[in-house]
Amino acid sequence: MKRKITLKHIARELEVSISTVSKALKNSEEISRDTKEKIQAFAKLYNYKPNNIAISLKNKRTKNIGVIIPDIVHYFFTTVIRGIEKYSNAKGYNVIVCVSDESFDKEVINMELLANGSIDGFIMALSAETQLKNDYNHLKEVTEQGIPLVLFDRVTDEVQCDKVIINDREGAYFAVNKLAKNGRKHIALITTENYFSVSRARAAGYRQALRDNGLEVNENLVLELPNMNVDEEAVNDFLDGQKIDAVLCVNEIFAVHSMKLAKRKGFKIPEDISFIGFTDGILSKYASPSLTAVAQHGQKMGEIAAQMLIEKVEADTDEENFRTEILEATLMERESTIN
Amino acid sequence: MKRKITLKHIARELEVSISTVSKALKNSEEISRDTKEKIQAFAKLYNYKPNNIAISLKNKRTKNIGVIIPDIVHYFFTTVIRGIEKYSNAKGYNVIVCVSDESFDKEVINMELLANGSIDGFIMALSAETQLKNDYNHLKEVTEQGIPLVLFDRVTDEVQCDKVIINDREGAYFAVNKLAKNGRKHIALITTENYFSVSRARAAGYRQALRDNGLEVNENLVLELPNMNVDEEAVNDFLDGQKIDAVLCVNEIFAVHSMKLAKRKGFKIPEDISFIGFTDGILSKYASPSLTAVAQHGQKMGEIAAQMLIEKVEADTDEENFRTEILEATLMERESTIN
DNA sequence: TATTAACACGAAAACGGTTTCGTGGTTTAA
DNA sequence: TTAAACCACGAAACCGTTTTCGTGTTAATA
Repeated sequence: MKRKITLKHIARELEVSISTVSKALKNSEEISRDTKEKIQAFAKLYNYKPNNIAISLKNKRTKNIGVIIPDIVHYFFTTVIRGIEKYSNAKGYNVIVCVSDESFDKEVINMELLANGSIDGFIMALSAETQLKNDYNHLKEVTEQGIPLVLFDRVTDEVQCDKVIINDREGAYFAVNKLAKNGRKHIALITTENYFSVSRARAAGYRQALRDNGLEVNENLVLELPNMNVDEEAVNDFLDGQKIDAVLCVNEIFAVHSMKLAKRKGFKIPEDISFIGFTDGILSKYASPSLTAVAQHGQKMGEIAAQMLIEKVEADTDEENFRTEILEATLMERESTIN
Repeated sequence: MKRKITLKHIARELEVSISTVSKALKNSEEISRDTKEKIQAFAKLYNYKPNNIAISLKNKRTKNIGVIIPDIVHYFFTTVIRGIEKYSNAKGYNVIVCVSDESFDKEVINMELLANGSIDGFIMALSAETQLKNDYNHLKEVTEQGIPLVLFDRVTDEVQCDKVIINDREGAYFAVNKLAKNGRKHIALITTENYFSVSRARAAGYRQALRDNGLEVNENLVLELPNMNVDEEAVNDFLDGQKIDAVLCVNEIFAVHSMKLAKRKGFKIPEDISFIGFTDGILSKYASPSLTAVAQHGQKMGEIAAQMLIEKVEADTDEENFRTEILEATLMERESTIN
């Protein structure tokens, strides 16, 4: 087993000082050509690579970015991570991923752990429980320590920091608008409980579009599904309970799942009933019929988040100018709506 | 902005030495009750937390695990990460995720970067290109340096290390066996190019099951789709080219996609043609008809990989006893086959 | 009373780098 | 010939911990 070689080893072997080795490897002008060549050759031969930890300690910079997301088995979040990875790696940063599992406590623990020197900054989406509790002290503490933070998708006004979101309101608005233009009169919304910032925004867009198209806002046409999973009975009752000829869902699982239930009831899609989901992901693409969806541009979002973060990390100023980047939601039309 | 406090700050403030502070915070017997209480109270008040980087440098242990996967936007890999995260966090480890993007070079770069002190061990699945090139020197270098390595799913015999895989051969065998027992005579296989270890194993299981059921192995019934994406024309031609009444696919995208093409051609599923995929993921569950699939137990795999790795990381011995854990593949039956 | 043990703490080295400053020896200019 | 300038390198501090090994003071023992 060949252990990793250090400056000290090289110095001892070549009978020079550690400082000389360090400078030689950085091609410092201070060191003579002969000595540099000798040292560089030796280092190359023994495949010397500086120890990241030591450099981090010295520089007080780790070149690591901490990412905390509610769930990793979720298409949208993985596309965001891909974007973060892509941009960060190009800038020489590594990504430490932590999963809060929608739990407030895990979010806090993970943040505190990483905040003690492991990372240069955070990118995160709030857990469900955090949004429900509306407690953001862990975020505030981190920003007060001067650690840059970028929030994406699931954000809050309570914390002053950079943010990246899509225009959820507008996305929902476009979707409902399209359904209305197709002549749909009974447009339903299947959503989560309303403590999610994104769900509230989407519901607002939904209502606005109805009004702007002269359709009445009927609260019976809104179904709230608790804790992110589809209660089949509730959806069945919902579909039976009234005339519905179009459904907007706040995520693709809700959409694909309820579309399937509708099919099972004998509805023809899109003729009898149209469906639109959020998160233009893999499910939307491969569903049958394939699902029209509001694209959330996760990868783009990740890239922008990473860019904003690294900018702050590498800035020498401490001025507090925070911005919120709003990406345009776009509609990806497929078979589940009439085009 | 309140900067993070260090031992030195506490020491200066309380007019004791750094060593005393360090010991007091560890509740050392060496320090008097009075002094300890004073120091601990002060530390608590100012929310002192030791700097991870400094501890890592001292201990030569980072409590970080490096995970390198080919792609993060892929259900199976995310479930593995979830498993790794779960086990690792419980043991106090963080997970650094790097994506090789199926590229040999990126895999090498990521490994080298992390190997310089950033992590205590690696968990990885080989990139497509690495398997194609059959070049594993970067892995060997890492293990020679004494850094523990666990390979999962996409493994190789060329490297001596711990491994976790599922019984791909048997999974395919079970699947084809079931199709044969259902009376299918013309069972096709849609697979990737054969440099993937998993694809080879699955193809072997497929052939064995055919033979054991008295069916002839017909190479015309095997379709190789290059570079992981579905060429619709190729699949259409394949389905038209001969009588096929069942298809085994080596992943769920192939399965769901070709099932959709078959449906479009007017095939009734599962009556006219049955489908079975690998990777019992979200697509399989929500497809219509829902897809019978060979479950790969990604989360379990991740947990085991993490367990094996941490065991090696925390072992003080350097003895080289490597094992390969083989998980049983199980068949998840759904609507795309007759049960 | 002299010796020893126990106690409570500090100095310093170590982890592996970077960087500032100092210095001995040579070269150049006066 | 002497002073100044320059070259090439080393010593040491520093980043924030942990840990070993003293050491001065007090208490217990002979």
